[in-house]
Amino acid sequence: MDTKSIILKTALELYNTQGVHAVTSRHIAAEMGISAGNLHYHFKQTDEIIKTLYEQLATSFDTIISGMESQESVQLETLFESTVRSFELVYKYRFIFLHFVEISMRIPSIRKDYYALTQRRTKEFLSIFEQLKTAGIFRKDLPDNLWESLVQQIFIVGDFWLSNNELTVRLKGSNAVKHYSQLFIRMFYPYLTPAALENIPV
Amino acid sequence: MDTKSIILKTALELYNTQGVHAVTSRHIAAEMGISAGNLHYHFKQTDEIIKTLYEQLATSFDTIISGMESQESVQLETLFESTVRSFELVYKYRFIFLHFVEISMRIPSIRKDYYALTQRRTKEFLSIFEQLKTAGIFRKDLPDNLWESLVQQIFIVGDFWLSNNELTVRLKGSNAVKHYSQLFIRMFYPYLTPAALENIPV
DNA sequence: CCTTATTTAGAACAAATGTACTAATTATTT
DNA sequence: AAATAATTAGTACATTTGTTCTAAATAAGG
Repeated sequence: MDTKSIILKTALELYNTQGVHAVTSRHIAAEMGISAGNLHYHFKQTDEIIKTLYEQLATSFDTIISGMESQESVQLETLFESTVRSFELVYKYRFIFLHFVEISMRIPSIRKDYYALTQRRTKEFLSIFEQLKTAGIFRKDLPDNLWESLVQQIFIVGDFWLSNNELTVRLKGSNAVKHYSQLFIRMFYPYLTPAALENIPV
Repeated sequence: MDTKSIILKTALELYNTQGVHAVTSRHIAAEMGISAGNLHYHFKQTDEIIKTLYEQLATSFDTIISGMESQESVQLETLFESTVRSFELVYKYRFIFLHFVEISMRIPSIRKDYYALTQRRTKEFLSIFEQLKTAGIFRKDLPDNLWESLVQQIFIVGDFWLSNNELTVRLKGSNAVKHYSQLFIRMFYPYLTPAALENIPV
């Protein structure tokens, strides 16, 4: 593995465990056993490391989204599977979500990019909701704007469950992913038709 | 107003507009037109300013909670009114919520205190849910653990709606409060009985 | 009015940080 | 093998930050 990749890997590890504010280019270099000068040869600005890590995350997210879109008919299972994969991704790049506002202030292009990603995800979810309504899985007796609100609600939970975890129970690794992805999935339950509810273990 | 109060007021203003990471004790002193030495006479550690501001927030939150508890019977309106007041409070101390994880890492006592506050709020909400179920406003056909999940979900949205706002639409002031408190309130809609739904404008 | 306590300004310090620069070493190309 | 390019270590610098210290100014108490 080349130096640049090791820098990214080490930085991700350190950012995740110590937080963005506590990790400097010197720390990353020291952890790898290279000089700070060398690190800055590969990344002129320290922020470029964060930016690159964010881009890795965004790319992986898009893969999940297009994976869902490629399905001919979306089942509830598809939605749940994608959720778990998304949550694993969030955990992998958890420092970004734990310090999202800070990072977006430090590197404005990240906020811009994230906003665009949000737009894509919104469309995707609304389309899935429609499919599940016609499939008799989601309720049809609720007004349209409630579904739009639901999308925003699930984005907030999807982006900040880790922050909540950090401030409260502090579950680790797959325990955190399991607990919070279930919490996320349960947001859909009251939107299910009685028939669909019967087939789901709560 | 004494110097200590002005420091707190100025710090809140600066933290809210520039973010915790960008504001130093020197900035606060400069903004007030006093010396950094003077500021450190009143707050030996800069973190004490943040800690004090957090305590102000926590106290105000407890006032809202006990205000709800004092009601003989909780109506949906009571819940909604408290929501709006909570959201206004979050906006007033927005720097805390926008940088919650950072702050809790910097000042561990804040995390501890917040966790305790969360416990109190959880009890409060579960009790309200029970009352609203017996009043025929909330559905009775849903399993218990779904209500516990709902409490966690509304905490995440209640604590991080501002972060979502910052990363996306960036509504300001009362516009943000209005939009997101409505978003919050709508989380309860699919839990309402058909009868209760009819009396609510969506 | 005199003494004491409080408050304030300003200088000073040590530590940390991002980054630039230089020179040496290593790899690649011709 | 020679020349060129890429990579690396180490040093240096300017800036910032939290904090401490000293001395002056102001307020309070007797």
